[in-house]
Amino acid sequence: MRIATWNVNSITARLPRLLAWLESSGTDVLCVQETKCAEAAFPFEPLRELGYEAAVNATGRWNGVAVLSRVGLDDVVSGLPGGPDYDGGQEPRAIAATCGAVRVWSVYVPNGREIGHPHYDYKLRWLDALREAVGEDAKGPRPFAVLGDFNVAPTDDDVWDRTRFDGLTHVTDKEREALAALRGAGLSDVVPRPLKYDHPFTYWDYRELCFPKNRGMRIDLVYGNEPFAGAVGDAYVDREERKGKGASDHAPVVVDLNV
DNA sequence: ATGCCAGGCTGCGCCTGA
Repeated sequence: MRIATWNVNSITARLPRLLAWLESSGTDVLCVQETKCAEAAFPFEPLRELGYEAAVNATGRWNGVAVLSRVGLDDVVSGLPGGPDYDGGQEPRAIAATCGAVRVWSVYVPNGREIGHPHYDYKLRWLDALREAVGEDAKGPRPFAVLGDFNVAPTDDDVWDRTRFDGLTHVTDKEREALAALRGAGLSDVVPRPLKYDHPFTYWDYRELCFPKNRGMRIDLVYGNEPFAGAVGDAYVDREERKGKGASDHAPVVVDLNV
């Protein structure tokens, strides 16, 4: 089974590339982030024509997540149980589904904006709620993984130049401790191989030629339990999808599972 | 060539992203 995660930066703007990529990559299950559209505007029909069902948690212009599957889509949980509010409400940043033999969460972790900003505390509380929510599945016998845009670079090697991130989010001890707590709950970081260069970056800013210069970050992660991690045959970042006109600023992370 | 930011709404500029 081929499982992937991809922050598409608007599913409506990305639709032609998304459909082409699903076909060319042969992906069975795709966790999508930043749909940036209301559920009513979600492109269910073209996806259905390709053979994919979709479970969607999206409310409009910001955020929005989905799970696309052509191998079954059951027991959907929309929203992060116990997740914190922001600006007086829940944001659409998590959705879970069982796809065949595997259960997945598609997550879009809050950005955090700046250290000390209310959004940064929200990010840490959100990650804590995620750890609470996955506890049972993480320790269970069924292959299970949280896939998505975590907005945290797990190590200094996961950013192109650590000195450029002094005082910024995504690399702080507290954010990394939140990831460590997730690992402590029974999940491990399924690190993909890069198709080029020596770091498996998944995000490159649109500005300042970041992609051609490979000034990237690894912030799109796959955290799998032991049955999941043990079934991984291959994992890679499809940087080809970051090329050209109309690309997302994130590349898909692809995992081949022997299930 | 991988090429100097992109998306969507509050819209014809502004906020967000990381």
